[in-house]
Amino acid sequence: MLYICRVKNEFLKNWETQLKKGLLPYFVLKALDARERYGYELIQHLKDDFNTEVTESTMYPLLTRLQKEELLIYKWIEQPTGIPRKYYYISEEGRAHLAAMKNAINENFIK
Amino acid sequence: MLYICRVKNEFLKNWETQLKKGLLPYFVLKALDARERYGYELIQHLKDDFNTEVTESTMYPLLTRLQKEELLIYKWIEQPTGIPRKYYYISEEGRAHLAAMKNAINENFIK
DNA sequence: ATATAATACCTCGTATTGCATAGTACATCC
DNA sequence: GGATGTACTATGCAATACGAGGTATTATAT
Repeated sequence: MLYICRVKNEFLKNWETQLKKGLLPYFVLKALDARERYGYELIQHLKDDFNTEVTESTMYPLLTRLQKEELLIYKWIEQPTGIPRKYYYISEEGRAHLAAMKNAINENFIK
Repeated sequence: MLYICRVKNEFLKNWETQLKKGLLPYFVLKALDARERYGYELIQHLKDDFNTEVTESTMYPLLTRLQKEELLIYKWIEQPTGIPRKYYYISEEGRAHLAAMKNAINENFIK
């Protein structure tokens, strides 16, 4: 995640982990604000578009947490082939939270 | 911290706490890159200039951690009155880390 | 004079959460 | 049979913000 340099020392590696704890919920809400996605897809998306590598044991509990907080809604979508996908959508409350989070982040980074 | 809105629910409150885990070391290094400061002063500084409220039980262990990582150096400075102040200075390694952190953050927020 | 606030340093325990690891289950494709 | 896609769970560790508490000095208000 967060390409800092090829060789990362322990401190920077740990720092990135800690930073993720705050950024992941934001990234997920932001990604789902653009369009609905399923868990497995989100993992790929964060990797490709946010430079952020997340394991399944991080993503699935996170999605469940956000859904329990009512920031996300999910719907099982049957596929013509393969296992059904659990698509997540952002809720109105989720959008409000995302806006609040965006503000908080801008407050701290733009200036 | 991070003025989001007057009334914060549990989720946002908790999210801010998690976000701090990544941002605080960055803020501290950034603040000390500008000039030396002592712990108590840093708490005020983060509040005034970073919109970030931190308690003493967060700041003091953080400074100790950064100092043990050799990103900071400290010097006790006697005062004409009152308790001596423990002034912290950023080290060369600290400056390098700050640059790396800055890069990582820009990677994720500018795009 | 005395209380209290502010300044200045600190420690300990708890809760949160990413993540490593290790599973389960099923489908598809080569 | 093995790789990839898709969903999930459980356990335990590591890191850290924070509440609560402590100590000491000085300034201010009652």
